Amino acid sequence: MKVERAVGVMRGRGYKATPQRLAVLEAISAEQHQSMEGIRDRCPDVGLVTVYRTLDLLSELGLVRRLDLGEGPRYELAEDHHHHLICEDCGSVSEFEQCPLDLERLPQMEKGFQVKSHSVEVYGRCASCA
Amino acid sequence: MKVERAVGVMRGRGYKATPQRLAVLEAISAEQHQSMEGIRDRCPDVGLVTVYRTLDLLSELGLVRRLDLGEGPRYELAEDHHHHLICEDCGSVSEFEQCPLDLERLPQMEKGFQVKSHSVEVYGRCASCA
DNA sequence: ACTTCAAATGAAAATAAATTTCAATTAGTT
DNA sequence: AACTAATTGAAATTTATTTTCATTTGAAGT
Repeated sequence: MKVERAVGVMRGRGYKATPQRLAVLEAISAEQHQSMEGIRDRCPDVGLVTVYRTLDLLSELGLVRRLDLGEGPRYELAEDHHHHLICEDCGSVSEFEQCPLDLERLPQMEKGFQVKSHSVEVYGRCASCA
Repeated sequence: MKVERAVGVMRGRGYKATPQRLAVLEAISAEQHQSMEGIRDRCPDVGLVTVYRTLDLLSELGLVRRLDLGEGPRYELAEDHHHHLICEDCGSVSEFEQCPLDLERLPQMEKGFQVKSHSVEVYGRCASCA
């Protein structure tokens, strides 16, 4: 289970595995790319400030990814590598696994830039809006 | 010149080509992916509210693109198609022209999703930070 | 040029989002 | 069980963005 692993990562790095932190992690686990609001709804007993701080911590630890898709930040578990499909009409977000990047073209495109990660967003109209 | 074209687009859509709007457009033209602060510095006589409204308008008209790369919104002229290289250390942003997407893999990846545009961001460490 | 009027501007106020402060609490040692 | 540095959360603060509304203005028509 991911929570066990998270506890290990936290303790290993000298952070306490508090119930609030685990609650936030559980909340994020419930659904990908949630907004602050969604997360808070799923752990209403955790104070606002603690949610903010926990999201920062979990991001630092690499357990959670912060997304900037417009309309404010969203968060998701950093498990698999995937990308996002965003409907410009209704704002819904979905994922797709197949990475459409041609990695061959990445490394040499800028001199001296050390690539660590990448993101791809595809914008358009989802099936229900079309 | 791009300002002429912008005036045409605005008038053609029933909007007035005011000096404030042109000042904001000039400000954006000075440098790609600027933050709100950078834009305001380049057109200090335009009121804050007008800058916000103008950015919205120019985005709607397709003359300007709003970017969400973290650390708040940035804006750039929507001229050429390009992507961004973001340094996670110093936060600097640069562009690269060559699109690393394998477009073949895009269309069929989700049933019923009508693709309109896409963005690619590459994160890592820039030459000066490494 | 002059008039007209809907569109646009901007100062002030309101709202929203995120951060800081700090006293009280608690997880994980010893 | 006691200790202590880390953590929490309520309140206050800061920062970002939007709304309101009285005044101004671009540009269309004379």
